[in-house]
Amino acid sequence: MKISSWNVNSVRARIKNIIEYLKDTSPDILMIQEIKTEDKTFPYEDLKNSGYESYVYGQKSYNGVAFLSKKKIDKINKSFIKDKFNQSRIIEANIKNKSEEIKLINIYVPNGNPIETEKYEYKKIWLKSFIKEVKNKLLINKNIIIGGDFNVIPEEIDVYNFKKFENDALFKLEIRKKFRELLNLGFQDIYRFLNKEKTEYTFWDYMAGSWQKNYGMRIDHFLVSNSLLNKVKTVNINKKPRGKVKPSDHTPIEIEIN
DNA sequence: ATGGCTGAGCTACTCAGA
Repeated sequence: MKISSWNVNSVRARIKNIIEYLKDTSPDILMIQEIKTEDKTFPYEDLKNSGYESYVYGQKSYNGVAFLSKKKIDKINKSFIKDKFNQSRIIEANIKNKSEEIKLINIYVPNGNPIETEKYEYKKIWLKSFIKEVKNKLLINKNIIIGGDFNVIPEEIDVYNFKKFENDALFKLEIRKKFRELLNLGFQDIYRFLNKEKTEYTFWDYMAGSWQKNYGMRIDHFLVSNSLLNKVKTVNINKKPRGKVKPSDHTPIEIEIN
């Protein structure tokens, strides 16, 4: 079974690239983030024509997450975090891999920049709530895969120049500690688990030729619960979509599980 | 040190992104 995750930076602006990606790689499930549209304006039909059912938690202009799936998926939940901000950042589903039930959580973590603003505070509170909820979910089902745009650079190796990012909301030590706290519940950052030394990125800024210069960062991740580690066959960062015309600034991360 | 690019909503420009 192939599962991919991609921050598409607007599902409507990206629909052509998304359809090409689905044709090229044929994932069973594609988790997308930053769809930047409401449910009612989501391009369900285009994706249906490519063989995918859409499960959408949209929002006008900002945020928004969705599952695109070849097969029907169960127990869709859009109320993972309840707060006054009401941002569409998490959608979860149950999937069946052979006879095993896996909880799949698709997230778009707040960016948090600039620091010293309420945006940064929100990121910290959001992560705290998220960790607490995941802890509860593990008690019900230990098989969990969390994928998405975490807006966290886990380690120095994961960004082109870590010195530049020490006071950035993506790399500040207290944010990376939150990420480790999540891992310590019983997950592995599966890309790093299977590639101990490799430097690859999932995001390159649109500005100042970052893509051409490979000034990128690894902020899109799959966290796989320890119970599922031996089922993961491959993990791959697919750079092809980032090099296309009218690309998203992120590129997909893909996993294959037995 | 700064700005640079893109998308949404809307039609002038701001907000947000990372």
